Amino acid sequence: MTVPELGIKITRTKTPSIEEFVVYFSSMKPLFTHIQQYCEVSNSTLKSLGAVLKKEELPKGAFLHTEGKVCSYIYFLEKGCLRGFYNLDGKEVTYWFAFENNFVTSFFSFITRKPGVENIQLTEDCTLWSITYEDLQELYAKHHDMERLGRIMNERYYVMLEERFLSNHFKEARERYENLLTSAPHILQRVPLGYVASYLGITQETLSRIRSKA
Amino acid sequence: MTVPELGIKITRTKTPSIEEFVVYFSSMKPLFTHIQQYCEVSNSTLKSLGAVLKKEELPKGAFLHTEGKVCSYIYFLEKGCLRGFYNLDGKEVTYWFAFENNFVTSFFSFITRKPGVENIQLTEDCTLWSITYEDLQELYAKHHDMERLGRIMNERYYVMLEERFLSNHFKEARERYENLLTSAPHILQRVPLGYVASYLGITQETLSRIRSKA
DNA sequence: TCCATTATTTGACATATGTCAAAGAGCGAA
DNA sequence: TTCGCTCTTTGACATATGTCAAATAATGGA
Repeated sequence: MTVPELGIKITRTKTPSIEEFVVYFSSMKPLFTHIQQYCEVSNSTLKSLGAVLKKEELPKGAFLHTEGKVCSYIYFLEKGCLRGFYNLDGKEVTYWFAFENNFVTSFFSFITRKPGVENIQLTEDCTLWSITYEDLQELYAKHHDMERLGRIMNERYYVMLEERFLSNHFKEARERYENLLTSAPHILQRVPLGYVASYLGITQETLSRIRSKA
Repeated sequence: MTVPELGIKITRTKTPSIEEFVVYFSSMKPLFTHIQQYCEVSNSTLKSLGAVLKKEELPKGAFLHTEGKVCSYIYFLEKGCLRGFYNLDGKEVTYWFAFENNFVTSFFSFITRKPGVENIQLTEDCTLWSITYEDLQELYAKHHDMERLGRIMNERYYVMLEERFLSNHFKEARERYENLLTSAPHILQRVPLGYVASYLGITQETLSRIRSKA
């Protein structure tokens, strides 16, 4: 048996492989594949996960979360691009972006179960997979390997945030921009310069001047 | 039976309580008590944890970790105070402190298993509990509730880092200092001002001027 | 195509913070 | 106490970055 859409040939065995499971959850393949890079997750856990995932296709400009609310969803971003920002003195301050294969939520609010100041808005049309806070807690409780995945993803995201913290804290604007150019040039091609400026912690005018004197 | 040191009265039952376990691991009580605030951990897990914990009492000035090495330990700081710093252009840049009841490690190195640029140095005499990376992984693998504890602690520390990131990124030096004064005044009483300045991302001179114009 | 809107650049100037040097304060050891 | 060290403050000046305003460039819809 072959699944044309995926180009996967299926052979029935007692313990179904990850490839076989994607027959049932074929559209979740990008997510499942991504997960398995970090931690081995059993088929039964993937099955439970697949049962509570909800696919969402939203247009550019839509909001995943707005300030003042408790965030009850975490998302896997399969396709597209979005930003987290908050309002400061009437200005929108963008402080992170997410692209393909990123997990996305208003982290503070999702973890602490309190309302925050963050907004999450799509900067491109997106394909997302959502899971509720409650469903995630249930998966954590039922499946040790899901808990492990959560632990490992939290570690990864912590390390990334720490690197960014150090960069912003102790390097000059020009250096931060040049680091971004080499480490994540795709950001500059996909989002307006004004967003990138506040991501780098500087004004749009300063970023413009840095670019012109490059 | 009563343990005078702890003031705990013991009654033998089939399933020993946390109070009974502290008879065997009495000196680990601060750590166990702290842990239970975040997540319920079974006695059998605490027992496994206690079996691999090692108590360390080190003097002010000692190093827990130095740059260029892979960090293989995570510590629970029961008493004392220490700092994380790295060398930048011949200057020491302190970027975090830890006090009583904090978990401490060179996070980047501990997680990624790569050498980093971080140094960890005691700024007071300290009482610590150490556990190796390998022992921790084993505990994670054997005990779902230990994995859960790891997942939850990672979440907490992520949220704290995010708050600090936002504060440093988008607020002025004076405001950051004033926030520190209200949220963590103990820092200023326990570490030299020069350390606090680099923690706030400013020079010692600037911090001194902020204080004089308060 | 042209227009309206948004995104980006440029200019003039203000200000926060850094740098370097030196003076003053605090504090422990002999 | 006095000495020698470290910690903290102060001064003079340099520089990075912000602010506000305006000009220019890019973009998408009618």
